[in-house]
Amino acid sequence: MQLQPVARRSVSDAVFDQLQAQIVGGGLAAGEALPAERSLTEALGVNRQAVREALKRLHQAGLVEISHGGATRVRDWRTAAGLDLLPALLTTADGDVDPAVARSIMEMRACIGPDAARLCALRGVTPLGLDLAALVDEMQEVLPVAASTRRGAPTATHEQLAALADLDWRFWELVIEGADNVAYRLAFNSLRAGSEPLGELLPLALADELRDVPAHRTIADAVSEGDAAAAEAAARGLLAKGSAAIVALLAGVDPKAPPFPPVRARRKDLR
Amino acid sequence: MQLQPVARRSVSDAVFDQLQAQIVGGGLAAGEALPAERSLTEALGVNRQAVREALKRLHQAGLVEISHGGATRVRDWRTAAGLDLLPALLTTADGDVDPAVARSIMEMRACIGPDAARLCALRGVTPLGLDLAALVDEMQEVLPVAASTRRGAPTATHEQLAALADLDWRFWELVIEGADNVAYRLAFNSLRAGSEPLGELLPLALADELRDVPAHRTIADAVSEGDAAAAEAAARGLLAKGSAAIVALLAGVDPKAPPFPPVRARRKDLR
DNA sequence: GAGGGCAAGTGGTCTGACCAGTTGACCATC
DNA sequence: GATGGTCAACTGGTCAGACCACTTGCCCTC
Repeated sequence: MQLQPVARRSVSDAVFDQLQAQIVGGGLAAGEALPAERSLTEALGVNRQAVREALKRLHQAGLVEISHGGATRVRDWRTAAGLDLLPALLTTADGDVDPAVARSIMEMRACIGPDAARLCALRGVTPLGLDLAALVDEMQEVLPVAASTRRGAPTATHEQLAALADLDWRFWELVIEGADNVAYRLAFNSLRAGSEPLGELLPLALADELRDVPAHRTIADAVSEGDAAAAEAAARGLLAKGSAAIVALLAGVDPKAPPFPPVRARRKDLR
Repeated sequence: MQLQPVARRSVSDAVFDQLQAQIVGGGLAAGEALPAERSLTEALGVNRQAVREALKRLHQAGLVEISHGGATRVRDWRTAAGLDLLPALLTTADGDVDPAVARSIMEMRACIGPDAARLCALRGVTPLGLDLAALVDEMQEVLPVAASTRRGAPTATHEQLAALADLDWRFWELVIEGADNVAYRLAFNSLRAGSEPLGELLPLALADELRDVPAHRTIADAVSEGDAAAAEAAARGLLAKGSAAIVALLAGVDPKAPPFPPVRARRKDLR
């Protein structure tokens, strides 16, 4: 019996989601004025306080510009919104995945990861290398030994991949921690939150990368020895693997996706 | 006559700022429970709606966890907050600058910038190179020709630097646009917002980088010719210049700043 | 000791009112 | 014609008080 907690969204959250989807989806163009708060209250059938909470959040996200006495106008999220908008961009309400956004996330990951590994090797405090090694050992235990050497073969089960994905997140969290860079830290959180709506798709897509335990170990060793160049190179190679996998998946859907508006891949296409 | 619009902060904004400062500053530890909404209402002397709007925003920022019927608890922003938190981390309410955060921003900039330039050269649409070249021409006009070749000499006035900084932002905005990567786009916005509280300090600190018009031109040319490697290399060299300047500035304050809690440099020390 | 029930306290929603600022039309003045 | 003042009708901002929905923990029953 597999149960999961029922999702309970407050009214203001629902209003926020609806308006955000309208803005990000293009239903409300930049510069356009939103209906007055009292109009929204009536149109949505909710309290004005709920509307205001949602609008305040939209303002914080950089999606609208509120002016006392004047109208509330939509801003251009491409120039005003921050990285926290990623989750809203990656998937639509239907569960569709935007390939262009997925590719973007992979590219950013592949860019920052190696630099974080480099800095981690430079600055990491002593016990860090051991912690990383311990995580790699755990990854090794999840897989039979043969699996990490035979590439391409789907030797890992669904549960194994999920376990590996969890360990992988913790691995990179340690690397980021050791890099001692707050911006990377926060960007890492944003990327993780941005990938969250993918659910089980991510481990499946990154299977080759997750199963590459030796590469993880190389990074851990390089960090232990303070070898920045080796850590960076190993990380670059490892993350490139996942990026390539994603690109390959997306290519199967649409070889050259236009930037905006993006062609969307249904979830089932990624399975 | 130099006038600027008077800053008018709403009550809920003030509440938000106050609570955010408490959380980020460590006055409210992670896991700790906030006072009840009605208590805050009384303690802050404001309406409950204002408190709720602030709490909703704190929740969105990943700073608190709200549970219906239970207490509102502080989360660990280092693992929960996104990149949009940068501005709050960079400067305290007193206007002090956190050197560790400044360094982090510079490092992230120096990491993403070159990759964006690379992708821009790969994917940039045709007129982009010309737009970049036009911006570089504008930068050239701001400075006397000699200035861009003589390094280190403070030949640029305050106004010239401000103009260069503006052109530089627009330059990179075009590069990011050409890179066709939403994540970079949003991270760029976050970094710009994060640097905003620095005000005039940034152009001063990055003077050497801003005055390096030839490097900007090299990037523009590489993008025009689709030479990804050249664009990346030129961008790396250019951005490293600014990073080095910041590190040098911070070194004058504190050569080895501990990660947390950070030693702070007063604004005047950076002048 | 285990389980259920109750009460207090929490966040969530609603209503209605008033304050504060913007906008635009209109008008008097220069 | 340009300028500035006045006013009404919007807009968002704040407030008060009530009630609903949920969690928590104490207390009683078994």
